[in-house]
Amino acid sequence: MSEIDFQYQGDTVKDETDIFMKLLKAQNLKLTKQRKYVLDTFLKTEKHVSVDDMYDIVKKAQPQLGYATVFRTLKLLCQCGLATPVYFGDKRIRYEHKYGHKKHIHLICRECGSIIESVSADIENIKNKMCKSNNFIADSYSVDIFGICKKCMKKS
Amino acid sequence: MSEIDFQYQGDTVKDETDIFMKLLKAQNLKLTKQRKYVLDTFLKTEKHVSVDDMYDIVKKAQPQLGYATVFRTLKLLCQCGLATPVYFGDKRIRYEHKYGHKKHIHLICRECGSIIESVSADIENIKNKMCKSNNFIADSYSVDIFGICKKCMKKS
DNA sequence: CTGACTGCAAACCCTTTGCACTAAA
DNA sequence: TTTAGTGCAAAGGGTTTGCAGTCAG
Repeated sequence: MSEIDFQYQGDTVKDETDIFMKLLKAQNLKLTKQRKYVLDTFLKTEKHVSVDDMYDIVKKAQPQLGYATVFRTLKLLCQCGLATPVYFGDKRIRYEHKYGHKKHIHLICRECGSIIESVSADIENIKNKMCKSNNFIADSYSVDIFGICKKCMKKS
Repeated sequence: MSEIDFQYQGDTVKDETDIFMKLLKAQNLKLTKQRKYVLDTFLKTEKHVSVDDMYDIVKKAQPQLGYATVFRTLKLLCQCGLATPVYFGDKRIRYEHKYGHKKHIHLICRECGSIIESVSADIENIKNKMCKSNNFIADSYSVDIFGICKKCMKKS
């Protein structure tokens, strides 16, 4: 967890649950066992999970829970700002935690697939500079570095 | 074209054709009309094209040329370093020119879909810094900024 | 001639959706 | 009860591949 910056340490999970409940209420949706389970599983999983990943994890404890429900719940998590989709060029959408996480870049290991998150103040400056010089207004940005992580380096 | 840095101005197309021919020879492949046509079209197209994009362009002049051939030829272009795939999170692989192009970042307009390429010396430094502090060896990296371009800003 | 290439259509793989049944509120 | 949710299975949408006929070398 060292790479990940929690801005809130204490009631994070409670906060996040509240946020999710608020979304449900706002859209006249119901809090079902399945949604709660996917939410809880997501909150416990500090990774960049694809729908398949989540489905596999969830299925172990809740074999009856369907793929589509996982898919739809992850969309809801994005809607309320708890999760956000990320793309690493392998045609698979992954979801990462957004709430309470600082903007970060990704270092993606092509050997083991692990993803390191790293925070840098400089990046924001460069982004702003780039936008200014190109007359561009940014909504979001991503910085991804692909290569080999420390562990895999030692192995080879 | 102001955003794009050609390192070679004169014989670029010839160079690129040679590179392609070299690849074919090295792998015992044949230079067919179709491959030549896709290559030439790619060289003329200063854009981030998906297979569909290329197919549409090519089809206008060569209606009999198939989708699979475009697909396979673009792969070949990547193999010999003339093209490289880029991903902008819309589930579609695009191919951009690699040969003679400096490393750049992308500013992607969510209104008109246009992509500005911009070069920055700072980025490379930050990348190196990030890698060093995380004990990571980079093969490649991407910096993509999503937002609204100058033109679309004026419109709204 | 011979081995590689093409174009078609089908297979893949992940994402998304329609629908009849089920369950929150 | 009412209205939304679930799980299944099928549809989408892009990428990739198998194959029989075709062509470059």
